[in-house]
Amino acid sequence: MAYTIKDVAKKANVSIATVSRILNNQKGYSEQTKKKVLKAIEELDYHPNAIARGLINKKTSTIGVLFPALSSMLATELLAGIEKTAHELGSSVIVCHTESNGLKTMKYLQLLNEKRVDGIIFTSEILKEEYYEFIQKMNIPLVLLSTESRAYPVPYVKVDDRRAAYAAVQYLIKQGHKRIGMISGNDQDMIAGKPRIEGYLDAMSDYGLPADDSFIARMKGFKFSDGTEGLKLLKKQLPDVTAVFAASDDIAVGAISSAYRLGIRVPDDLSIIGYDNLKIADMTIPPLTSLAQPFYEMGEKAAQMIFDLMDGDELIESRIMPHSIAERNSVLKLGS
Amino acid sequence: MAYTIKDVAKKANVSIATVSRILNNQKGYSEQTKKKVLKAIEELDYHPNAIARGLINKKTSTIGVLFPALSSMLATELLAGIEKTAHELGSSVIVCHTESNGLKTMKYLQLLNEKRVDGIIFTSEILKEEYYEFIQKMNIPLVLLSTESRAYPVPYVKVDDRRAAYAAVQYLIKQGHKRIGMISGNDQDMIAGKPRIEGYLDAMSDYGLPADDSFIARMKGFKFSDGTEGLKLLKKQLPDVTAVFAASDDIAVGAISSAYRLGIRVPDDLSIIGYDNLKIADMTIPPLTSLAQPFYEMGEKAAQMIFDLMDGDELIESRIMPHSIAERNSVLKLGS
DNA sequence: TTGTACGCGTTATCAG
DNA sequence: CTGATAACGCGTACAA
Repeated sequence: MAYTIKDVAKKANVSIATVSRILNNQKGYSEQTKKKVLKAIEELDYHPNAIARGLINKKTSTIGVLFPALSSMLATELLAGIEKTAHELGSSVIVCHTESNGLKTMKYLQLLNEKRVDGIIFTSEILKEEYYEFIQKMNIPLVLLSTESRAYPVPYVKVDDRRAAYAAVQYLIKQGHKRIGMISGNDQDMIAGKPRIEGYLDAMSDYGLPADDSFIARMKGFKFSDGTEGLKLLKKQLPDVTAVFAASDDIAVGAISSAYRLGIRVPDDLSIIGYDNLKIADMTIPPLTSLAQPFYEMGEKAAQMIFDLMDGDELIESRIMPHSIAERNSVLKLGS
Repeated sequence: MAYTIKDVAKKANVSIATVSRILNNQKGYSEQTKKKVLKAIEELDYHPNAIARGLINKKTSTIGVLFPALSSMLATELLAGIEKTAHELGSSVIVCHTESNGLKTMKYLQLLNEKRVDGIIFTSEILKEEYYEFIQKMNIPLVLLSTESRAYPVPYVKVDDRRAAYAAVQYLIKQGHKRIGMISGNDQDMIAGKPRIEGYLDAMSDYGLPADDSFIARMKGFKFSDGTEGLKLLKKQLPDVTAVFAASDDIAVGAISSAYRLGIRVPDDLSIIGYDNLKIADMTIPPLTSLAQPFYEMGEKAAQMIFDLMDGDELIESRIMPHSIAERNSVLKLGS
């Protein structure tokens, strides 16, 4: 059995109160006794019990993070950022894999509640009413990451997808492209789907370029297979397309792969720009130009916000993170 | 403030003991009172405090997992498997990102100790003496995942790298290749480095094929850049190579990329087989044939073992997980 | 400067 | 079947 504060007290011939004081470096003891106690702690190899501490302090130094999918590069970059900041600030993070499943999500929320986590980061998904209500009752800080809520006043950290998409398309336009198509993810997705389509449309419209329904291949998801299918579809709908904006890197990579099979050279025959700038963007042939989301930093920021909220900073503002273009070689500059 | 068992007891006009019994569905109460209590619980929306429970039960239903790198597909597949099983068995998982840093690792171990986690899964790295000793003192189950220890009797879950490498090379041989090179990771790495080289050498030797130093490009790591550099090096050392065994998928992808730039066609001019079978293997051009490690299942198994150990199963045996070949299109079958 | 004693929310051991 | 009550390990008024 592990030693307790009592054992230390006994060994050092002091009361547990004194030991506690020294442990939490408060004041109220002589250097003398401090040394005595420290020595006892050392000798016993005593380590305070965070559980007992949590019970009395009503603070567990643990936060919960919910992911719809764990094994995606995106999630892990976020997680890495969260974990780093949390650890720096003395907290641990419990990961929860919801699979976008309502029941599972509620189960996790129950769990996190019983474990009395200090805060929750909810990522990459719509915050349903049920979730929100429950977390409200838990009465702990909540931050949305890589998602946002129109329905509830919850601070979030994300890029402005509409503007980011606009920027990506604008980049294509500035390279001289005019017939620009898009392979979009699920257009019912109000977070990552619709805004990116709107951004695309905004840009095309602003620059006086045509873009009707035949310019967009609306897929069901944001995966590699959506990219392979998407490109075929788009090519059928818009044979003279010279550049495509893919709503995710996975889609973009799928498109590149599909293009290769179709004998379409990238970027010579067709330019492609991705979205997310995952590690994979560096590994494709050609390396993929992509709209970069700063996932790691977003994770850091979200964790930071949780702690600010815990510290009572009443009104934390949401944070729109800056996007940028990671320029590589999948987009051809067209001569005028 | 959240309600406590006391509030429930009061509301239901029973003692906290009775409430506790019902909560933990033990016996010793009438259906009558059970209903009363359940109603009170419902009305108050009471949720037991896992911290208080942990204090008295000496069980936190939490395990800690240490990763040297979080944002790698490999780690996240492992994590996903661990998380799934842990959750099924009623536990949460705390992730720790050590960055292969001794000090950070010890700090995390301290933390996990203070948090009184029920067990620890240590992944993808050498278990140093310092770590082992500390965890020994913690006196909780420890399982090694995707690594093993020669120095200490700790159960592990991993594939047999030497045999797996052998299998990969054998596959190449069976496709008719004879001039087979290898791009290896760090040969000082006793877990993922050396055994794979040995497996390669074993296979070449068993089939009477030549394989001296010029057949191996020994790189520093297992990354994409090691693959790009590795291929160039190998091509210089062994100009007539027809197939290469890459010690990781990242290396393999780098090699493919490098080959492309060098005007070497894969698989027509050069066959490449990877190692790990990450998601990325599906996305390359051509899709990468790779030696598959069942990461997700390995994570599941490791978690399972932790719980078996917690349940007192004294001697848990290590588990060598089966590898396989994920056949895609990066290896050419040579005519006899 | 130091020690006593109570409480944090549970579970478990006794009596009744 | 039920209810006090003592732990669990620690922090902290309060007293000394």
